[in-house]
Amino acid sequence: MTAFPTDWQLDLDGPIGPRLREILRARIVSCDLPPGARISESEIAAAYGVSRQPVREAFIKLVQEGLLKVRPQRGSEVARIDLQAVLDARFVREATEADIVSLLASRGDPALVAELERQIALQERVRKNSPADFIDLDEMFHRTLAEAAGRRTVWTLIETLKLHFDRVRFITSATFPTDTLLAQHREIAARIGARDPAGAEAAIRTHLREVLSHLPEVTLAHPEYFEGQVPDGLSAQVA
Amino acid sequence: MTAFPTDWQLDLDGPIGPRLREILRARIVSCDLPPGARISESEIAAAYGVSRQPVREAFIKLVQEGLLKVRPQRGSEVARIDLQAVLDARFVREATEADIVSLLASRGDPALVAELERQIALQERVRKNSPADFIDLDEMFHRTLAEAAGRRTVWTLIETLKLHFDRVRFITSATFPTDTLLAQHREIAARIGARDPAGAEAAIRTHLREVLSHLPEVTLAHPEYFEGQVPDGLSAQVA
DNA sequence: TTTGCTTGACTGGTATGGAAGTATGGTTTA
DNA sequence: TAAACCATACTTCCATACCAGTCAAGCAAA
Repeated sequence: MTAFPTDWQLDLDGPIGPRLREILRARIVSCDLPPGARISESEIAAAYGVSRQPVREAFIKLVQEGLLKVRPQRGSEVARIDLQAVLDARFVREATEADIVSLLASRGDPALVAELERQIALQERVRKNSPADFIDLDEMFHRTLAEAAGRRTVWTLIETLKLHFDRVRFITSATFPTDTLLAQHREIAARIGARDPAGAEAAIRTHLREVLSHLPEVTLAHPEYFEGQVPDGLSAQVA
Repeated sequence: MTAFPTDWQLDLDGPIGPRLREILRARIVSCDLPPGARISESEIAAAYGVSRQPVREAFIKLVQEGLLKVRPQRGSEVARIDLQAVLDARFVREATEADIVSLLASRGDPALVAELERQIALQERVRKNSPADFIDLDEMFHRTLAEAAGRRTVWTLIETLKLHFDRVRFITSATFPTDTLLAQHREIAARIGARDPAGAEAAIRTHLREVLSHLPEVTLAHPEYFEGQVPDGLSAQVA
Protein backbone atom coordinates (compact mmCIF):
# COMPACT_ATOMS: atom_id res chain seq x y z
CA MET A 1 0.00 0.00 0.00
CA THR A 2 2.75 2.41 0.89
CA ALA A 3 4.11 4.28 -2.07
CA PHE A 4 7.69 4.17 -0.83
CA PRO A 5 9.76 1.63 1.07
CA THR A 6 9.47 2.47 4.72
CA ASP A 7 12.72 0.94 5.85
CA TRP A 8 15.85 2.09 4.14
CA GLN A 9 17.71 -1.16 4.33
CA LEU A 10 19.11 -2.48 1.10
CA ASP A 11 18.29 -6.04 0.21
CA LEU A 12 21.24 -7.40 -1.73
CA ASP A 13 19.24 -9.96 -3.67
CA GLY A 14 18.67 -9.01 -7.26
CA PRO A 15 19.75 -5.82 -9.03
CA ILE A 16 20.77 -3.28 -6.41
CA GLY A 17 21.05 -0.26 -8.66
CA PRO A 18 17.30 0.28 -9.17
CA ARG A 19 16.63 -0.69 -5.58
CA LEU A 20 19.08 1.90 -4.33
CA ARG A 21 17.46 4.49 -6.53
CA GLU A 22 14.08 3.94 -4.93
CA ILE A 23 15.53 4.09 -1.45
CA LEU A 24 17.35 7.33 -2.09
CA ARG A 25 14.31 8.79 -3.79
CA ALA A 26 12.18 7.97 -0.77
CA ARG A 27 14.75 9.50 1.53
CA ILE A 28 14.86 12.68 -0.52
CA VAL A 29 11.11 13.06 -0.92
CA SER A 30 10.58 12.50 2.79
CA CYS A 31 13.27 15.07 3.59
CA ASP A 32 15.36 12.49 5.42
CA LEU A 33 17.92 13.77 2.97
CA PRO A 34 16.90 17.43 3.06
CA PRO A 35 17.29 19.84 0.13
CA GLY A 36 20.84 21.10 -0.06
CA ALA A 37 22.32 18.11 1.77
CA ARG A 38 25.68 17.19 0.34
CA ILE A 39 26.22 13.53 -0.46
CA SER A 40 28.92 11.70 -2.38
CA GLU A 41 28.96 8.47 -4.31
CA SER A 42 31.60 6.89 -2.10
CA GLU A 43 29.80 7.93 1.08
CA ILE A 44 26.55 6.28 0.02
CA ALA A 45 28.44 3.26 -1.29
CA ALA A 46 30.15 2.76 2.04
CA ALA A 47 26.91 3.27 3.96
CA TYR A 48 25.11 0.54 2.04
CA GLY A 49 28.09 -1.77 1.66
CA VAL A 50 28.19 -1.75 -2.14
CA SER A 51 30.58 -0.39 -4.70
CA ARG A 52 30.33 3.05 -6.25
CA GLN A 53 28.97 1.77 -9.52
CA PRO A 54 25.36 1.00 -8.57
CA VAL A 55 25.32 4.20 -6.54
CA ARG A 56 26.39 6.08 -9.61
CA GLU A 57 23.59 4.39 -11.52
CA ALA A 58 21.07 5.55 -8.96
CA PHE A 59 22.49 9.07 -8.98
CA ILE A 60 22.08 9.35 -12.73
CA LYS A 61 18.40 8.50 -12.48
CA LEU A 62 17.85 10.91 -9.61
CA VAL A 63 19.50 13.69 -11.58
CA GLN A 64 17.15 13.01 -14.47
CA GLU A 65 14.20 13.23 -12.09
CA GLY A 66 15.46 16.58 -10.84
CA LEU A 67 15.97 15.36 -7.28
CA LEU A 68 19.76 15.52 -7.29
CA LYS A 69 22.33 17.96 -8.54
CA VAL A 70 25.78 16.64 -9.45
CA ARG A 71 28.61 18.97 -10.34
CA PRO A 72 31.60 17.09 -11.76
CA GLN A 73 34.68 17.13 -9.58
CA ARG A 74 32.89 19.30 -7.03
CA GLY A 75 30.31 17.18 -5.35
CA SER A 76 26.64 16.24 -5.37
CA GLU A 77 23.81 17.61 -3.32
CA VAL A 78 20.12 17.02 -2.93
CA ALA A 79 18.43 19.46 -5.28
CA ARG A 80 16.75 22.34 -3.56
CA ILE A 81 13.08 22.65 -4.38
CA ASP A 82 12.62 24.69 -7.55
CA LEU A 83 9.45 26.69 -7.02
CA GLN A 84 9.00 27.25 -10.71
CA ALA A 85 9.32 23.53 -11.35
CA VAL A 86 6.80 22.76 -8.61
CA LEU A 87 4.26 25.22 -9.94
CA ASP A 88 4.81 24.08 -13.51
CA ALA A 89 4.43 20.45 -12.53
CA ARG A 90 1.13 21.31 -10.90
CA PHE A 91 0.12 23.22 -14.02
CA VAL A 92 0.69 20.18 -16.22
CA ARG A 93 -1.01 17.87 -13.79
CA GLU A 94 -4.01 20.14 -13.45
CA ALA A 95 -4.43 20.49 -17.20
CA THR A 96 -4.12 16.74 -17.71
CA GLU A 97 -6.43 15.63 -14.95
CA ALA A 98 -8.94 18.29 -15.94
CA ASP A 99 -9.20 16.71 -19.37
CA ILE A 100 -9.41 13.27 -17.79
CA VAL A 101 -12.35 14.01 -15.51
CA SER A 102 -14.05 15.98 -18.24
CA LEU A 103 -13.86 12.90 -20.41
CA LEU A 104 -15.07 10.66 -17.59
CA ALA A 105 -17.97 12.97 -16.80
CA SER A 106 -19.10 12.92 -20.41
CA ARG A 107 -19.44 9.17 -20.02
CA GLY A 108 -20.74 9.00 -16.47
CA ASP A 109 -19.97 5.33 -15.97
CA PRO A 110 -21.92 4.16 -12.88
CA ALA A 111 -19.41 1.41 -12.12
CA LEU A 112 -16.64 3.98 -11.92
CA VAL A 113 -18.66 6.23 -9.65
CA ALA A 114 -19.36 3.29 -7.36
CA GLU A 115 -15.66 2.48 -7.19
CA LEU A 116 -14.81 6.10 -6.41
CA GLU A 117 -17.39 6.20 -3.63
CA ARG A 118 -16.01 2.99 -2.21
CA GLN A 119 -12.58 4.58 -2.05
CA ILE A 120 -14.00 7.74 -0.53
CA ALA A 121 -15.57 5.68 2.24
CA LEU A 122 -12.14 4.18 2.88
CA GLN A 123 -10.60 7.62 2.96
CA GLU A 124 -13.20 8.74 5.45
CA ARG A 125 -12.28 5.87 7.73
CA VAL A 126 -8.50 6.44 7.80
CA ARG A 127 -8.73 10.21 7.69
CA LYS A 128 -8.34 10.94 11.38
CA ASN A 129 -5.99 8.23 12.46
CA SER A 130 -3.30 7.88 9.79
CA PRO A 131 -2.66 10.80 7.45
CA ALA A 132 0.08 8.78 5.72
CA ASP A 133 -2.43 6.19 4.62
CA PHE A 134 -4.72 8.96 3.47
CA ILE A 135 -1.99 10.15 1.12
CA ASP A 136 -1.74 6.68 -0.34
CA LEU A 137 -5.49 6.52 -0.82
CA ASP A 138 -5.47 9.94 -2.44
CA GLU A 139 -2.88 8.69 -4.88
CA MET A 140 -4.99 5.65 -5.66
CA PHE A 141 -8.02 7.86 -6.25
CA HIS A 142 -6.27 9.88 -8.93
CA ARG A 143 -4.69 6.82 -10.50
CA THR A 144 -8.12 5.26 -10.75
CA LEU A 145 -9.37 8.29 -12.64
CA ALA A 146 -6.50 8.13 -15.13
CA GLU A 147 -6.90 4.43 -15.77
CA ALA A 148 -10.66 4.71 -16.11
CA ALA A 149 -10.06 7.18 -18.91
CA GLY A 150 -8.01 4.53 -20.68
CA ARG A 151 -4.81 6.47 -20.06
CA ARG A 152 -2.73 3.71 -18.62
CA THR A 153 0.62 5.43 -19.02
CA VAL A 154 -0.53 8.93 -18.13
CA TRP A 155 -0.36 8.16 -14.45
CA THR A 156 3.28 7.13 -14.67
CA LEU A 157 3.99 10.50 -16.24
CA ILE A 158 2.10 12.29 -13.49
CA GLU A 159 3.98 10.29 -10.89
CA THR A 160 7.28 11.84 -11.89
CA LEU A 161 5.67 15.27 -11.74
CA LYS A 162 4.23 14.47 -8.34
CA LEU A 163 7.69 13.87 -6.88
CA HIS A 164 8.41 17.56 -6.78
CA PHE A 165 5.41 18.75 -4.88
CA ASP A 166 5.31 15.59 -2.82
CA ARG A 167 8.41 16.97 -1.18
CA VAL A 168 6.45 20.06 -0.27
CA ARG A 169 3.53 17.95 0.81
CA PHE A 170 5.70 15.89 3.13
CA ILE A 171 6.84 18.96 5.01
CA THR A 172 3.27 20.14 5.49
CA SER A 173 1.84 16.72 6.23
CA ALA A 174 1.15 17.74 9.83
CA THR A 175 -1.28 20.43 8.72
CA PHE A 176 -2.76 18.42 5.88
CA PRO A 177 -6.38 19.46 5.37
CA THR A 178 -7.74 15.97 4.88
CA ASP A 179 -11.32 17.06 5.51
CA THR A 180 -11.22 19.59 2.70
CA LEU A 181 -9.59 17.15 0.30
CA LEU A 182 -12.13 14.48 1.16
CA ALA A 183 -15.01 16.83 0.45
CA GLN A 184 -13.41 17.70 -2.87
CA HIS A 185 -13.13 14.02 -3.77
CA ARG A 186 -16.84 13.72 -3.10
CA GLU A 187 -17.56 16.67 -5.35
CA ILE A 188 -15.47 15.24 -8.17
CA ALA A 189 -17.18 11.87 -8.00
CA ALA A 190 -20.57 13.58 -7.84
CA ARG A 191 -19.94 15.73 -10.91
CA ILE A 192 -18.78 12.67 -12.85
CA GLY A 193 -21.90 10.79 -11.80
CA ALA A 194 -24.07 13.75 -12.80
CA ARG A 195 -22.48 13.81 -16.27
CA ASP A 196 -21.34 17.38 -15.71
CA PRO A 197 -17.97 17.74 -17.50
CA ALA A 198 -17.53 21.43 -16.79
CA GLY A 199 -18.39 20.95 -13.14
CA ALA A 200 -16.05 17.98 -12.74
CA GLU A 201 -13.25 19.88 -14.42
CA ALA A 202 -13.74 22.86 -12.11
CA ALA A 203 -13.86 20.60 -9.08
CA ILE A 204 -10.59 18.86 -9.78
CA ARG A 205 -8.85 22.13 -10.62
CA THR A 206 -9.86 23.44 -7.21
CA HIS A 207 -8.75 20.20 -5.66
CA LEU A 208 -5.29 20.22 -7.21
CA ARG A 209 -4.70 23.80 -6.18
CA GLU A 210 -5.50 22.86 -2.61
CA VAL A 211 -2.51 20.55 -2.47
CA LEU A 212 -0.08 23.45 -2.59
CA SER A 213 -2.17 25.79 -0.48
CA HIS A 214 0.39 25.72 2.31
CA LEU A 215 3.32 26.37 0.00
CA PRO A 216 3.80 30.04 0.99
CA GLU A 217 4.07 29.13 4.67
CA VAL A 218 6.60 26.42 3.90
CA THR A 219 8.79 28.78 1.92
CA LEU A 220 8.84 31.10 4.92
CA ALA A 221 9.46 28.37 7.47
CA HIS A 222 12.25 26.71 5.46
CA PRO A 223 13.70 29.17 2.95
CA GLU A 224 16.93 27.15 2.87
CA TYR A 225 15.01 24.31 1.21
CA PHE A 226 14.22 26.35 -1.88
CA GLU A 227 16.12 27.32 -4.95
CA GLY A 228 16.85 31.01 -5.45
CA GLN A 229 14.71 33.78 -4.12
CA VAL A 230 11.11 33.15 -3.15
CA PRO A 231 9.03 35.61 -5.19
CA ASP A 232 6.64 38.00 -3.49
CA GLY A 233 3.52 37.14 -5.44
CA LEU A 234 3.67 33.49 -4.56
CA SER A 235 0.32 33.31 -2.83
CA ALA A 236 -1.36 34.69 -5.91
CA GLN A 237 0.31 32.13 -8.16
CA VAL A 238 -0.66 29.26 -5.93
CA ALA A 239 -4.28 30.27 -5.76
CA MET B 1 18.89 25.60 -34.87
CA THR B 2 18.70 21.87 -35.34
CA ALA B 3 17.19 20.03 -32.42
CA PHE B 4 19.56 17.08 -32.70
CA PRO B 5 23.19 16.72 -33.65
CA THR B 6 23.28 15.97 -37.35
CA ASP B 7 26.58 14.15 -37.41
CA TRP B 8 26.97 11.22 -35.10
CA GLN B 9 30.62 11.68 -34.36
CA LEU B 10 31.59 11.76 -30.73
CA ASP B 11 33.72 14.65 -29.58
CA LEU B 12 35.94 13.34 -26.82
CA ASP B 13 36.33 16.70 -25.07
CA GLY B 14 34.40 16.95 -21.85
CA PRO B 15 32.02 14.39 -20.35
CA ILE B 16 31.22 11.80 -22.98
CA GLY B 17 28.36 10.08 -21.17
CA PRO B 18 25.77 12.82 -21.71
CA ARG B 19 27.10 13.46 -25.18
CA LEU B 20 26.73 9.84 -26.11
CA ARG B 21 23.22 9.85 -24.76
CA GLU B 22 22.19 12.67 -27.09
CA ILE B 23 23.79 11.01 -30.06
CA LEU B 24 22.06 7.71 -29.43
CA ARG B 25 18.78 9.46 -28.77
CA ALA B 26 19.04 11.25 -32.09
CA ARG B 27 19.83 8.01 -33.85
CA ILE B 28 16.85 6.30 -32.26
CA VAL B 29 14.37 9.10 -32.90
CA SER B 30 15.47 9.35 -36.50
CA CYS B 31 15.14 5.58 -36.91
CA ASP B 32 18.79 5.22 -37.82
CA LEU B 33 18.58 2.75 -34.97
CA PRO B 34 15.14 1.37 -35.79
CA PRO B 35 12.72 0.00 -33.19
CA GLY B 36 13.64 -3.53 -32.26
CA ALA B 37 17.29 -3.16 -33.25
CA ARG B 38 19.51 -5.09 -30.88
CA ILE B 39 22.51 -3.22 -29.52
CA SER B 40 24.95 -3.98 -26.74
CA GLU B 41 27.08 -1.87 -24.46
CA SER B 42 30.34 -3.26 -25.74
CA GLU B 43 29.31 -2.90 -29.35
CA ILE B 44 28.54 0.80 -28.95
CA ALA B 45 31.66 1.29 -26.85
CA ALA B 46 33.84 -0.19 -29.55
CA ALA B 47 32.11 1.80 -32.27
CA TYR B 48 32.78 5.12 -30.55
CA GLY B 49 36.15 4.19 -29.13
CA VAL B 50 35.23 4.61 -25.47
CA SER B 51 34.89 2.23 -22.56
CA ARG B 52 31.67 0.49 -21.65
CA GLN B 53 31.01 2.64 -18.61
CA PRO B 54 29.83 5.89 -20.28
CA VAL B 55 27.83 3.78 -22.69
CA ARG B 56 26.10 2.17 -19.76
CA GLU B 57 25.43 5.61 -18.37
CA ALA B 58 23.80 6.67 -21.62
CA PHE B 59 21.78 3.45 -21.72
CA ILE B 60 20.36 4.11 -18.26
CA LYS B 61 19.08 7.49 -19.33
CA LEU B 62 17.61 6.14 -22.54
CA VAL B 63 15.78 3.45 -20.60
CA GLN B 64 14.28 6.09 -18.35
CA GLU B 65 13.10 7.98 -21.42
CA GLY B 66 11.48 4.84 -22.73
CA LEU B 67 13.62 4.69 -25.85
CA LEU B 68 15.58 1.59 -24.89
CA LYS B 69 14.75 -1.75 -23.36
CA VAL B 70 17.44 -3.58 -21.42
CA ARG B 71 16.95 -7.09 -20.15
CA PRO B 72 19.68 -8.16 -17.72
CA GLN B 73 22.01 -10.83 -18.99
CA ARG B 74 20.03 -11.05 -22.21
CA GLY B 75 20.69 -7.94 -24.18
CA SER B 76 19.34 -4.53 -25.04
CA GLU B 77 17.20 -3.37 -27.90
CA VAL B 78 15.71 -0.16 -29.15
CA ALA B 79 12.24 0.05 -27.67
CA ARG B 80 9.45 -0.53 -30.11
CA ILE B 81 6.97 2.31 -30.33
CA ASP B 82 4.28 1.88 -27.68
CA LEU B 83 1.08 3.15 -29.28
CA GLN B 84 -0.58 3.66 -25.93
CA ALA B 85 2.39 5.71 -24.74
CA VAL B 86 2.33 7.79 -27.90
CA LEU B 87 -1.37 8.54 -27.63
CA ASP B 88 -1.08 9.26 -23.91
CA ALA B 89 1.86 11.57 -24.47
CA ARG B 90 -0.21 13.47 -26.97
CA PHE B 91 -3.09 13.57 -24.51
CA VAL B 92 -0.93 15.20 -21.86
CA ARG B 93 0.61 17.60 -24.31
CA GLU B 94 -2.77 18.60 -25.71
CA ALA B 95 -4.23 19.23 -22.27
CA THR B 96 -1.23 21.25 -21.21
CA GLU B 97 -0.89 23.40 -24.29
CA ALA B 98 -4.64 23.95 -24.34
CA ASP B 99 -4.41 25.55 -20.92
CA ILE B 100 -1.39 27.54 -22.02
CA VAL B 101 -2.98 29.15 -25.06
CA SER B 102 -6.20 29.68 -23.14
CA LEU B 103 -4.22 31.65 -20.60
CA LEU B 104 -2.37 33.56 -23.29
CA ALA B 105 -5.60 34.40 -25.10
CA SER B 106 -7.11 35.80 -21.94
CA ARG B 107 -4.20 38.24 -21.88
CA GLY B 108 -3.88 38.93 -25.60
CA ASP B 109 -0.41 40.41 -25.38
CA PRO B 110 0.24 42.26 -28.68
CA ALA B 111 4.00 41.79 -28.40
CA LEU B 112 3.55 38.04 -28.24
CA VAL B 113 1.23 38.04 -31.22
CA ALA B 114 3.77 40.03 -33.19
CA GLU B 115 6.49 37.55 -32.32
CA LEU B 116 4.29 34.63 -33.33
CA GLU B 117 3.50 36.26 -36.65
CA ARG B 118 7.19 36.86 -37.24
CA GLN B 119 7.85 33.17 -36.71
CA ILE B 120 4.95 32.23 -38.96
CA ALA B 121 6.44 34.35 -41.73
CA LEU B 122 9.68 32.43 -41.28
CA GLN B 123 7.81 29.15 -41.42
CA GLU B 124 6.14 30.24 -44.63
CA ARG B 125 9.52 30.92 -46.17
CA VAL B 126 11.15 27.57 -45.37
CA ARG B 127 8.01 25.52 -45.81
CA LYS B 128 8.60 24.33 -49.37
CA ASN B 129 12.35 23.93 -49.40
CA SER B 130 13.39 22.32 -46.14
CA PRO B 131 10.81 20.37 -44.13
CA ALA B 132 13.49 19.61 -41.53
CA ASP B 133 13.87 23.29 -40.75
CA PHE B 134 10.11 23.62 -40.59
CA ILE B 135 10.05 21.03 -37.82
CA ASP B 136 12.59 23.08 -35.88
CA LEU B 137 10.52 26.22 -36.36
CA ASP B 138 7.39 24.39 -35.27
CA GLU B 139 9.17 23.37 -32.11
CA MET B 140 10.25 26.96 -31.48
CA PHE B 141 6.66 28.13 -31.98
CA HIS B 142 5.33 25.90 -29.25
CA ARG B 143 8.21 26.64 -26.93
CA THR B 144 7.50 30.34 -27.37
CA LEU B 145 3.92 29.77 -26.28
CA ALA B 146 4.99 27.92 -23.13
CA GLU B 147 7.56 30.52 -22.13
CA ALA B 148 5.17 33.39 -22.81
CA ALA B 149 2.80 31.80 -20.30
CA GLY B 150 5.61 31.95 -17.75
CA ARG B 151 5.95 28.17 -17.78
CA ARG B 152 9.66 27.96 -18.29
CA THR B 153 10.03 24.34 -17.26
CA VAL B 154 6.85 23.07 -18.87
CA TRP B 155 8.48 22.91 -22.25
CA THR B 156 11.26 20.65 -20.96
CA LEU B 157 8.56 18.29 -19.73
CA ILE B 158 6.81 18.37 -23.07
CA GLU B 159 10.11 17.72 -24.84
CA THR B 160 10.44 14.33 -23.22
CA LEU B 161 6.87 13.54 -24.25
CA LYS B 162 7.57 14.71 -27.76
CA LEU B 163 10.33 12.13 -28.18
CA HIS B 164 7.82 9.37 -28.56
CA PHE B 165 5.73 10.81 -31.31
CA ASP B 166 8.71 12.45 -32.91
CA ARG B 167 9.73 8.96 -33.84
CA VAL B 168 6.43 8.57 -35.63
CA ARG B 169 6.78 12.01 -37.14
CA PHE B 170 10.22 11.20 -38.52
CA ILE B 171 8.88 8.25 -40.46
CA THR B 172 6.13 10.35 -41.99
CA SER B 173 8.27 13.43 -42.61
CA ALA B 174 8.03 12.90 -46.34
CA THR B 175 4.27 13.37 -46.28
CA PHE B 176 4.30 16.11 -43.68
CA PRO B 177 1.33 18.46 -44.25
CA THR B 178 3.26 21.67 -43.66
CA ASP B 179 0.59 23.81 -45.32
CA THR B 180 -2.09 22.61 -42.93
CA LEU B 181 0.12 23.05 -39.90
CA LEU B 182 1.07 26.53 -41.01
CA ALA B 183 -2.56 27.54 -41.38
CA GLN B 184 -3.24 26.19 -37.89
CA HIS B 185 -0.40 28.24 -36.49
CA ARG B 186 -2.01 31.30 -38.04
CA GLU B 187 -5.35 30.41 -36.48
CA ILE B 188 -3.80 29.97 -33.03
CA ALA B 189 -2.00 33.31 -33.19
CA ALA B 190 -5.17 34.97 -34.44
CA ARG B 191 -7.34 33.58 -31.62
CA ILE B 192 -4.77 34.74 -29.06
CA GLY B 193 -4.73 38.20 -30.61
CA ALA B 194 -8.51 38.28 -30.61
CA ARG B 195 -8.61 37.45 -26.91
CA ASP B 196 -10.66 34.35 -27.61
CA PRO B 197 -9.56 31.68 -25.08
CA ALA B 198 -12.07 29.06 -26.15
CA GLY B 199 -11.21 29.53 -29.80
CA ALA B 200 -7.48 29.40 -29.16
CA GLU B 201 -7.88 26.25 -27.12
CA ALA B 202 -9.94 24.57 -29.83
CA ALA B 203 -7.41 25.63 -32.45
CA ILE B 204 -4.40 24.14 -30.71
CA ARG B 205 -6.26 20.93 -29.91
CA THR B 206 -7.00 20.51 -33.60
CA HIS B 207 -3.40 21.34 -34.38
CA LEU B 208 -1.91 18.77 -32.02
CA ARG B 209 -4.18 16.05 -33.34
CA GLU B 210 -2.95 16.78 -36.83
CA VAL B 211 0.58 15.73 -35.88
CA LEU B 212 -0.42 12.09 -35.54
CA SER B 213 -2.87 12.10 -38.41
CA HIS B 214 -0.69 9.74 -40.41
CA LEU B 215 -0.22 7.32 -37.54
CA PRO B 216 -2.58 4.62 -38.85
CA GLU B 217 -0.77 4.48 -42.19
CA VAL B 218 2.58 4.15 -40.43
CA THR B 219 1.38 1.27 -38.30
CA LEU B 220 0.34 -0.52 -41.46
CA ALA B 221 3.53 0.26 -43.36
CA HIS B 222 5.84 -0.74 -40.50
CA PRO B 223 4.01 -3.03 -38.07
CA GLU B 224 7.39 -4.38 -36.88
CA TYR B 225 8.16 -0.96 -35.42
CA PHE B 226 5.32 -1.13 -32.92
CA GLU B 227 4.77 -2.83 -29.61
CA GLY B 228 2.16 -5.53 -29.46
CA GLN B 229 -0.91 -5.61 -31.66
CA VAL B 230 -2.13 -2.52 -33.43
CA PRO B 231 -5.78 -2.05 -32.38
CA ASP B 232 -8.51 -1.79 -34.97
CA GLY B 233 -10.08 1.44 -33.76
CA LEU B 234 -6.86 3.38 -34.05
CA SER B 235 -8.08 5.95 -36.54
CA ALA B 236 -10.91 6.87 -34.21
CA GLN B 237 -8.56 7.33 -31.27
CA VAL B 238 -6.23 9.52 -33.26
CA ALA B 239 -8.98 11.79 -34.47
C1' DT C 1 48.65 41.47 8.38
C1' DT C 2 47.77 40.39 3.80
C1' DT C 3 48.48 38.13 -0.45
C1' DG C 4 49.80 34.38 -3.36
C1' DC C 5 51.23 29.72 -4.15
C1' DT C 6 51.82 24.93 -3.13
C1' DT C 7 50.17 20.68 -1.64
C1' DG C 8 47.15 17.11 -0.53
C1' DA C 9 42.68 15.29 0.31
C1' DC C 10 38.58 15.21 -1.58
C1' DT C 11 35.08 15.03 -5.82
C1' DG C 12 33.01 12.70 -10.00
C1' DG C 13 34.47 10.48 -14.72
C1' DT C 14 36.51 6.69 -17.12
C1' DA C 15 38.76 2.16 -18.05
C1' DT C 16 39.10 -2.63 -17.11
C1' DG C 17 38.45 -7.22 -15.08
C1' DG C 18 35.63 -10.70 -13.32
C1' DA C 19 31.03 -12.85 -11.85
C1' DA C 20 26.39 -14.48 -12.88
C1' DG C 21 23.04 -15.47 -16.12
C1' DT C 22 21.19 -16.53 -20.92
C1' DA C 23 20.94 -17.96 -25.77
C1' DT C 24 22.97 -20.80 -29.29
C1' DG C 25 24.94 -24.38 -31.90
C1' DG C 26 27.08 -28.68 -32.11
C1' DT C 27 27.43 -33.21 -30.10
C1' DT C 28 25.89 -37.21 -28.02
C1' DT C 29 22.47 -40.57 -26.91
C1' DA C 30 18.14 -43.21 -27.14
C1' DT D 1 15.56 -39.25 -36.84
C1' DA D 2 14.80 -36.73 -32.85
C1' DA D 3 15.45 -35.36 -28.33
C1' DA D 4 18.54 -34.27 -24.50
C1' DC D 5 22.95 -32.34 -23.16
C1' DC D 6 26.89 -29.56 -22.86
C1' DA D 7 30.42 -26.24 -24.23
C1' DT D 8 30.90 -21.65 -25.70
C1' DA D 9 30.12 -17.11 -26.75
C1' DC D 10 27.69 -13.69 -25.82
C1' DT D 11 24.86 -10.31 -22.50
C1' DT D 12 24.40 -7.06 -18.42
C1' DC D 13 25.90 -6.10 -13.67
C1' DC D 14 29.17 -5.16 -10.02
C1' DA D 15 33.83 -4.25 -8.11
C1' DT D 16 38.25 -2.17 -8.44
C1' DA D 17 41.82 0.96 -10.03
C1' DC D 18 43.22 5.06 -12.09
C1' DC D 19 42.59 9.83 -13.93
C1' DA D 20 41.59 14.79 -13.91
C1' DG D 21 39.55 18.62 -11.90
C1' DT D 22 38.26 21.31 -7.51
C1' DC D 23 38.85 23.27 -3.13
C1' DA D 24 40.70 24.45 1.16
C1' DA D 25 44.32 24.60 4.51
C1' DG D 26 48.87 25.96 5.43
C1' DC D 27 53.16 27.99 4.42
C1' DA D 28 56.03 31.60 2.38
C1' DA D 29 56.82 36.12 0.78
C1' DA D 30 55.70 40.98 0.53
